Amino acid sequence: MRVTIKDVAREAGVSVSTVSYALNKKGEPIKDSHKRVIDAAKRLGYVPDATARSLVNSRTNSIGVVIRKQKHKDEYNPYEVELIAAFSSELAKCKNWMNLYLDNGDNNSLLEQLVIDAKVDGMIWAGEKIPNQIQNILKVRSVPYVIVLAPEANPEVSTVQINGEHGVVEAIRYLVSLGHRKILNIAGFPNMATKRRCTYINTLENMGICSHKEIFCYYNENLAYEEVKKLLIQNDNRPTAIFAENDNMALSAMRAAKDLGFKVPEDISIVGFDDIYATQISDPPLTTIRQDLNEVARLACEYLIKCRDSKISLPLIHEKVPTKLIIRGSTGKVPAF
Amino acid sequence: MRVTIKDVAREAGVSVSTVSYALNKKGEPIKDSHKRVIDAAKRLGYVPDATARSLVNSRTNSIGVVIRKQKHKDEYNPYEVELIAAFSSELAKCKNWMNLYLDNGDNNSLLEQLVIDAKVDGMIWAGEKIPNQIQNILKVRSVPYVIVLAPEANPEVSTVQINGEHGVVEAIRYLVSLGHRKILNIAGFPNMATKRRCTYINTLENMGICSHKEIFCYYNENLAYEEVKKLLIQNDNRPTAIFAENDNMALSAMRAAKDLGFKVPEDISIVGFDDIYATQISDPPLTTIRQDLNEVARLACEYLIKCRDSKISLPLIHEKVPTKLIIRGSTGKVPAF
DNA sequence: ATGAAAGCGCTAACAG
DNA sequence: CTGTTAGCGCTTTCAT
Repeated sequence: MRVTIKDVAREAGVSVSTVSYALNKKGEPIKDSHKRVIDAAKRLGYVPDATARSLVNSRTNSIGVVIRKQKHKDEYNPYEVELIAAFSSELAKCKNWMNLYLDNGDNNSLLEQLVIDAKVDGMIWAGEKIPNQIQNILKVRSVPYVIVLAPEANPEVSTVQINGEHGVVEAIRYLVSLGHRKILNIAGFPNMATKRRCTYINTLENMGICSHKEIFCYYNENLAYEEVKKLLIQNDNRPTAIFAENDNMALSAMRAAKDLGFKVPEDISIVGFDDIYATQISDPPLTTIRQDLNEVARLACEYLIKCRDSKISLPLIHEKVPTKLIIRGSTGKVPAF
Repeated sequence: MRVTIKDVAREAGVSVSTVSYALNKKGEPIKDSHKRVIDAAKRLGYVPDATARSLVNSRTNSIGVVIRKQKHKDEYNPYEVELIAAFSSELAKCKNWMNLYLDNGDNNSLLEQLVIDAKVDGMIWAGEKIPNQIQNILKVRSVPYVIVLAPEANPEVSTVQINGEHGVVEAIRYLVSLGHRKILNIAGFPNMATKRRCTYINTLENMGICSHKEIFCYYNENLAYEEVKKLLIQNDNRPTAIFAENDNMALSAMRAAKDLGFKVPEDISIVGFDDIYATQISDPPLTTIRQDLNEVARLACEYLIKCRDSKISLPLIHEKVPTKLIIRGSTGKVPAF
């Protein structure tokens, strides 16, 4: 039989309210009776029932997190752990549990059941579009929620997004600050990454640099290796820096450069994008740009906690988290001619 | 104000118990009153309160999962997501939430608070040793728990483990079945991996094969590349197959072989261990061996759910999950001489 | 089948 | 400071 607050009260010879009072006040147990309560609780091995507490307080100290990833797309996402870890640690900081569900979008009725059954004070939705039905449930229950890392914006709900273009600007600014003027961009797709590409071109032009060059490598490492090699073999107008749209292509570029006898960063600087683990152990470690997922998690959690703690309903938030430059060994001053 | 079962009762002109009855019976709403209840519930946007339900049913439909990873050790673990995903999907199958906490072992009192505050029907502990204090809380609350992937065995609590040696045996058996007799083992450390090494040697000897050879590459890719290259250059007694203790070394071996003009798998077969993502996109894709984390999750969850559903307390379990051979393109029949 | 009522374990008025 | 008591929202006897 489980030990309840009643048992403790009987054991300590006081009423239940005294027990509740004594156990919840963290002040010194000055009162003799309080000491008795604490003793009794320890003796009986009393552990309060979190569910009963939640019912009366109408707060659960947990936040729901559902991460929806499209099936087969982005099968291998090095960020998922990072994102999950960020939420977990952010929530634990204020003693909250994370109720996590990894959703692949193929069973909305299961998802709905789960959301109905969720004992949470707030909800975070990461990734693909959140179904309206789910939003309705959240609304009638007045569970505050925020959408995170969504592919498209939505002004009617709270969001925390990554400012994608910011990273491109950051990389270029950094390279230019090192004196580089001939910067090669290894892009992904010619059609898809329009925004990034525009940012790349605009940034360079805004800085008065026109000798930019782009190649498209479709996020394919081998292709990047070959293309960069081809490009570096030509002796005229060789770039002094390379900025790739992901780390894998950047690492291929580095390998290509090294295989041709170039030294990194003495002869050529290289910047990646993503900050995958391999960048830390490459030789030299790759300078790269990353999404600050910890910041994303922090903002989302902070908002939800605030919503819970304030009685009034808070205004929506629309945060844009800038990317972060991680300077390592693959970048240096432009070589003197 | 939130809509409760009372509101629905009033709206439908019945008592609360009728509402509860009508809403929980999934049978046909033959009775007119039931139909009225369902209508009223929909009209009012009624969503039952999961906490209140939990309190009276004393079941929460959620399972706690805490994954403890030692700080700085194994900083990059490609399995973490996989493990988390396995738990999430396994639990969702039976409509349970996962309450997840990623613990780095540096704040046991926070952990304790969380466990006290956990509204769960069972608990899974993955990784490093579970503190006694935590076990005590679980016990007095009679929350069933199982330890998963622990470094050491523990006969007094339920466990689900990976059978490590099994993978070694599996790899060798497979290579031998393809006709290979000269199998090189790329081991990690000479001292640490005693168990695996013994298994390797014993397995070969048990099969009557004595021409085994081992090199130690300390899980270092570059070293593996150089060592394998050195070894393959010698023309006499060259191995026809290589078995590496992790995928990274296996991939290095493959690169070394290819760089020397060998064809994989025509001239030489290669098997890895771990099934990291890179094995799928290498050329050829790497045959490898992996832990079956889905099975681990399945067994642990199944047990806990069973514990909850059966009133009597179940006997402990001690499962050993065999590894799984993933046959891809890097292995083939031994070349004819 | 339905309603009245008890109670899950806890907190927080309220009165003393 | 302490005890009494009324709920939190729901399920579930137990009569009717």
